[in-house]
Amino acid sequence: MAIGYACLTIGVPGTELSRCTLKNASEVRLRELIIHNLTALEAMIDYNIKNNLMFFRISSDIIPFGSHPVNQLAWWKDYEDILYSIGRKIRESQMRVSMHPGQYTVLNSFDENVIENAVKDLLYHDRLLDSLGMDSKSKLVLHIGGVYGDKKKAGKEFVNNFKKLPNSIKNRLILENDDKNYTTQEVLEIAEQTKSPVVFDNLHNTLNPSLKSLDEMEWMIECGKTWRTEDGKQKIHCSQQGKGATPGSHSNTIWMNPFLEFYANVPAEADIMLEVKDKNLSAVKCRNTACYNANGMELEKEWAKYKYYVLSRSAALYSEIRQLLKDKKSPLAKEFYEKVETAMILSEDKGAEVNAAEHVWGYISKDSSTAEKNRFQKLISGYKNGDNSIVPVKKHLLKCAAIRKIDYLIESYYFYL
DNA sequence: TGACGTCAAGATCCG
DNA sequence: CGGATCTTGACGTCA
Repeated sequence: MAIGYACLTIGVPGTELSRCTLKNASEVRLRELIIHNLTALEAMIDYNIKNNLMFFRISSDIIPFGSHPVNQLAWWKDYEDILYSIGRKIRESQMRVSMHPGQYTVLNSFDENVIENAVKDLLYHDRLLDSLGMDSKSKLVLHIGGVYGDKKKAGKEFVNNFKKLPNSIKNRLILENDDKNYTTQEVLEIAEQTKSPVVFDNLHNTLNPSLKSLDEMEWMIECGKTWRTEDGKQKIHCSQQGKGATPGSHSNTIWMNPFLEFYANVPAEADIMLEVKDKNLSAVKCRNTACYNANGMELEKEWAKYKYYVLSRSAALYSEIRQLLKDKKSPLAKEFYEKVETAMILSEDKGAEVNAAEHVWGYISKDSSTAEKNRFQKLISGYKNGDNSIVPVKKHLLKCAAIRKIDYLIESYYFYL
């Protein structure tokens, strides 16, 4: 059982991905981007190892235009060594990685060109995993695709096109229920014909329920039966509906208590991929509360990253959590994260924001230049009287912290939440 | 024709 | 001119 996150790492310098538009995709630019993104990927892998996050989805954007004719580079050869050394870290740590071509990779289209592009895109993803030296337990998640007015027929088209794929892709593909078209039940029927494992997605299953009425646990068991030894552990997607957002959009964080209820029904062996905006933050939180009760030392590490964020929401909560962590013998991971989540749902409090900003500024002010001082004062008073939001204040503080290489501040979630 | 989703690039605006 | 903020891009389907 591992809990993972997708594509991006928050609050870790050096993990930012870059890209370009089609018209700027020169060979030189593409090479720069590939080097940059592989370096970022390695930083994400390092972070995962250091933080014992052993399940991870690699972003499709690592190789820009990876399946587009504008990119004619033999990147898998030119960057073989970097790819291999990243892959070695993944294997030696026994991390499981996967990829997920997006909603625009449609294998069952009635348009020949779209199918052709989908196959190219699958080849790109497969090749990246191969280049890292991953085996077929490193999966490619795919949706069935469009309906085109006749779902049965479109499902058959998917199976037909699947059969034409190279074996290495067939062995990697796993099929996921989606939020609008193909239900868990329908995906299971298609997967039976392609002999593919099925990924259960809880939010999609809620938004687009099957005809047959099974509960979440029963569907997860049904999907579990499609996973063979050579596929590795069953994979499950977990996300929560963003409050006040359009149906299907992901929440800012995985709320702990609903997650724990969901987790109780997840088959013991399954790996859970979280789809959530705060990425690694939720993965750590869910791991620390669901898989085991994190000890005081681990919570102190988390607190170091959350503290200025919490302070920026509420000084009272800040004090409460500090008090909570003083008693390190009793189990308190859930209480800790419950309070952090309380901070997240508070509405903006200008007094608290100013207090936190000034607190952070305290680490910088001692050796700050006049220009830095003036800018901080200007932005803070601008925030107080409504000329600007807190965002530029935080940006300025982060910049000052980065210049001084104050890791303790740079890694604070205060700047990223 | 635009919404959908993603998130950095690119463009524009502002002092 | 630098920095903040707003808009575009690239993909395919569906209303």
